[in-house]
Amino acid sequence: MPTAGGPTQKGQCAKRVSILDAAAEVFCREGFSGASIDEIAAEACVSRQTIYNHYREKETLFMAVVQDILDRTNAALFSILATFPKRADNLEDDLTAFAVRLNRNCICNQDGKFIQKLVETEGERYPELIKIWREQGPGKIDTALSALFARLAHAAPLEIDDLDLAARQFLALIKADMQMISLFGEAPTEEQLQTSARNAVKTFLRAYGKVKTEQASQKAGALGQPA
Amino acid sequence: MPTAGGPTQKGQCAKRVSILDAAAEVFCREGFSGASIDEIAAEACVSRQTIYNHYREKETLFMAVVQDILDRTNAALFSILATFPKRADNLEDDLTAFAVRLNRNCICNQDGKFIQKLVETEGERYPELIKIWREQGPGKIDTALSALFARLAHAAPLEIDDLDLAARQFLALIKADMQMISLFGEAPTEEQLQTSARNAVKTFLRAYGKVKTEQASQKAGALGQPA
DNA sequence: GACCGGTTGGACAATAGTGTCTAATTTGAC
DNA sequence: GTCAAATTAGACACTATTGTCCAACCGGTC
Repeated sequence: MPTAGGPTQKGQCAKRVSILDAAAEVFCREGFSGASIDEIAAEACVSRQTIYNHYREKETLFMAVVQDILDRTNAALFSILATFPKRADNLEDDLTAFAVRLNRNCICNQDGKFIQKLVETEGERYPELIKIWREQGPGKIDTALSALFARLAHAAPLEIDDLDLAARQFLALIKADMQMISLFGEAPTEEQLQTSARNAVKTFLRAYGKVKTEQASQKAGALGQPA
Repeated sequence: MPTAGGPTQKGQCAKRVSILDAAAEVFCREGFSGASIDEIAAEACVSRQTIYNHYREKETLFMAVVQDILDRTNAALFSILATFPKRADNLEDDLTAFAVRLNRNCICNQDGKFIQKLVETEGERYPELIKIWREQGPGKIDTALSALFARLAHAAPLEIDDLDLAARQFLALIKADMQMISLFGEAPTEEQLQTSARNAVKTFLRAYGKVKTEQASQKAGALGQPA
């Protein structure tokens, strides 16, 4: 028996989760200054005092929310990076599926939008926010992708001079349509995710593919490519 | 004589400008809720009452700031779009120079960052913000670029199936490096602007160029492209 | 049933911000 | 110098928010 008497730890934990979720929601909607503890308490169906019991002050709560979301995002990111394609066959399909997963579970989902918004709005005032974002969050996607492309370039007909640059451009293309869509608040549909990722990967492979696809070479041939 | 007596309209105008500049600064740094009128007044070297004389309430001031910056950005955007390359010779250089201008004077400058931040943070609460952003601001770059690429594709060896997509991807590539850089608060150096734009344009042209550059065809040939 | 930690609602002081009002002051045109 | 509009500093009422304190109150565990 861990601690004798009182409500179970499961109850406490449930409260904590409830508070963190509500706080994330409100902080994201209203920003740090605009969010009030009362509003968070109401949304979490919890008394204000309970929040102050768990988190000493507003800033503590804020940091806990950020850390919580970064942990989740980090876990998702880790598992998704493990699915980066390693072989050349079906490269377009595999890369597209990878891009869809990245967008759906890391970048365009609730957590991803929250973190991005936070870094952008509160980054100036909480520099350590940017620090932990770079170390634990989506900030490290770039370098991770860079390494994965390096490995892939050995197995697949890719010609990549600057791996870091390619990784950044891959990400930029992946996110190109998404920011537009998610401005309207709603999450992108599965179909939007698919076509957007496919478009991005097609362009990326046209730019970095060593060997042209059959269609492309046919096109190029028909249009009179220099011998 | 417009109005007799009293401080000149030039004086009034100077105050207005001073207030708008300071308000933009503070709103951008603190967000709408976090910004206080007193802080803005101090930064503008103006009494609080003067602000209330010019702008009835905080929200009025906020909207005036947004409108002011959108006007400036719009003018800059208009004049830059007019410099979009029309001929095929020196396409890479011309597109690169265009991209640099776009980034330097519309997207990465103070105004551009402000508007982007604003739309992202206050867009949910002020939907009309998104509306005027789409109608008067950078939100319309996409469609404008799409039309320009359509025209360019007639004169240059570009093969663009989906013009809107190409425009979005061009912008995404253009901005790929910038967001990273401007997260740190400081404006990108001229050198960063140049290399970033050149990288983006190179990739874009590799993806959408009908005719390969000599280097590229040599490379492709040397590496055994299918006949 | 009694205990005990966590929870609740409400009262509370302290602080900060908005928007108004006023009297004194500055500014530039005449 | 005079005048009128604009500006200023400060006081002010009002509201919202943070963070604390406390008595009452659950809900398991013994």
